Amino acid sequence: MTNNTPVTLKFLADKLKMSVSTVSKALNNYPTINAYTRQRVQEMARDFHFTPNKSAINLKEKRSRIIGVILPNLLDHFFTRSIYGIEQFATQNGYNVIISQSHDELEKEIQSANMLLRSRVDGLIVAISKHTQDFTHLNQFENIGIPVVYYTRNPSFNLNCHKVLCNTFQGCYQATKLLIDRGHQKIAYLGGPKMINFTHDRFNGYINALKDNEVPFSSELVAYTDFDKENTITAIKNLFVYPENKPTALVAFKEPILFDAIKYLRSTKHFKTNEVECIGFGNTSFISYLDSPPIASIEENPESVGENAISLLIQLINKEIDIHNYQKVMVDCKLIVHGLNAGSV
Amino acid sequence: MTNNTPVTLKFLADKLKMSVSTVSKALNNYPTINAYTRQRVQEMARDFHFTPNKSAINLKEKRSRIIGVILPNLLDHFFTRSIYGIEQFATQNGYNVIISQSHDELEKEIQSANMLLRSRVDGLIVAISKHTQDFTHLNQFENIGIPVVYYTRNPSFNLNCHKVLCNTFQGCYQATKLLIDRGHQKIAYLGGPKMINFTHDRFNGYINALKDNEVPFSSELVAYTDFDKENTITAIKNLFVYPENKPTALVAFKEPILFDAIKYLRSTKHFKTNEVECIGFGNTSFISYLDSPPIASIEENPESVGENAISLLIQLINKEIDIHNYQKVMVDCKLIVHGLNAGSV
DNA sequence: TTGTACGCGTTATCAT
DNA sequence: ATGATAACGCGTACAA
Repeated sequence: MTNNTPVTLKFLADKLKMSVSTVSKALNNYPTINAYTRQRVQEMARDFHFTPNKSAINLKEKRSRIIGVILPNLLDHFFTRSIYGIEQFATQNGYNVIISQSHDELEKEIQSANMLLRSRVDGLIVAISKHTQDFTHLNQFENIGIPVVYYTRNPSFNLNCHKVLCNTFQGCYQATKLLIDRGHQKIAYLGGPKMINFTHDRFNGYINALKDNEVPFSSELVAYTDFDKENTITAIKNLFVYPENKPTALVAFKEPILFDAIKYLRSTKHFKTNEVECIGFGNTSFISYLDSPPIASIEENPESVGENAISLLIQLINKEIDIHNYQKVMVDCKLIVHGLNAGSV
Repeated sequence: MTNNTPVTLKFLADKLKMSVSTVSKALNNYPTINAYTRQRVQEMARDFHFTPNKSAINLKEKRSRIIGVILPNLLDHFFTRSIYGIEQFATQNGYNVIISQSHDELEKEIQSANMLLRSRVDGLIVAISKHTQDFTHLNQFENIGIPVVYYTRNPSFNLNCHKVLCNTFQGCYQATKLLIDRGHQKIAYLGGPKMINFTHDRFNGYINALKDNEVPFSSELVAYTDFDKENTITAIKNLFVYPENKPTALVAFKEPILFDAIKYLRSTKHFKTNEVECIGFGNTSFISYLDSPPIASIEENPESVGENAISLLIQLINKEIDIHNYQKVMVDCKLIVHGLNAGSV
């Protein structure tokens, strides 16, 4: 049956003919409360399914025990995996998590930020949209003392902030190095959207691996795309347009994009002779189902990135780290080499 | 610079030498407020980045404008796509969404439910965990007048509840029918976890399509698995163990499972002659990268399921539908036929 | 050991 | 047109 009168402390107090404060203290196991009274109160609370009203508590305690998370997209496994790390650690520390998607749109990101600000989250973790260059909507938080940790997407234009990032430099370096070690000299690089926070570090990893191993760099071997399939194909076409400079290997900034690239290359027979060895960022479980899989994946350890972000955030909330003592945490990638049975080149 | 005193109505009122209620009314565009006063207040509010405290408003208004969503897993694209539908519609109607994962564990589901109850969400949308048979943690909501809509996972043991479900019966029927129309007589059925809310309807769709088209049913052609790869392979082995009764087609309850099945079948040469045509639930974008793809996919329209769930929920919140007038909404599946170029069998 | 009184930030009712 | 006051549900300092 639906009971209309809400079960509040006052409601219980009336039932028990006690004061509200006694009920409150009994439920919170205050030592000064008589054991018998406490028991009676707790039984009554259970019987009536008393549930403390979080809004009232937030108002009183001036904190919500809620962590806000803004990220571009839940369809990207990187982010859903990172949430796993965030949730684990948050729950362990008595925090709940509100997730909000920006769909990589600045306007949605601003809305999400304002919503979370009104909700007075105790801290914010954010992977900025690809269009975010102005940070006023996010700076609001720090202005009123709510710590913000930027993760995954590097807010290059925002110097004074806490960051937790994948070490994509190192990941891309290792991938390129592996290809070099396997004898490749013409290694193409397929980068992401030309925003500095996407491709800069990866590209540097690529370049440095080439340099350190004395493999000549050619700008003809570099192309950029976004998450759109058509653009990927155009980019790939450009990479393979010079017969005398045809790549024998490829590093791509994200696996779904790489799959489009591979599919296209196969349609043009490049793979029929295993001509191109590929590596991308991601390590999708899906790879095991492919007939021409990448030879390796750059695992970005999203769970660990999430965990580092929330761990830092909670230290900031607890003032174990001063909010203006800006931290930068890098989480290493791990190169996962898949079955190299083909032994191609 | 970090400003320590929180910007509240009182703070603004003091600055402006006005009363709190005037400030409140000015910010909410009360018609009785003088235009000039209103302007002064709003400017001051903007200058100090006043942000209303949602906890205080919730407490006052006895509602949170938050919808809670409990679902098993964000790694499953069905659910992340359904969230898209939920978010869209929720935002349009002035609601925010809190998502909580149960990881298909009852204990986590109970924790999530309690958290959302404390947060006094205005409504709950839930896809129950595969272990949920007792509903007390969810019934709590209706007991205090908060409507609950069950979606995707059918709570068979809970008769009096609002449901929004995929019409998997129809989806599975159509898939089976397509295979029959393509000449198959030995169509295997690979079902999901043997919980009634997973496979019952699908299996009935399969059976009914066979019956309606006078294709004989054989229990040797039915096997069950869960989301574990080993179990899937065992199940598939059992289906193909009788040489005289070997399936030429397969309907599977979920695509990732189907991919494992296909991979195994290919390893045993069953696909070398295109012996088995497959269909699964899901319609993953990934299919386009497979060399031996399913011939069709049963698209469950998760966005539409999500939209129907929240649309119903908001009607319940607004009391346009009585909370005890239990609704059941079925969302049809759509059979997506992929390139049938192979023309096998 | 228990009760009284106040305040958290906001809105709404009733005076002025 | 504006202000004073009460109320939402809870926790706590202080009084009894």
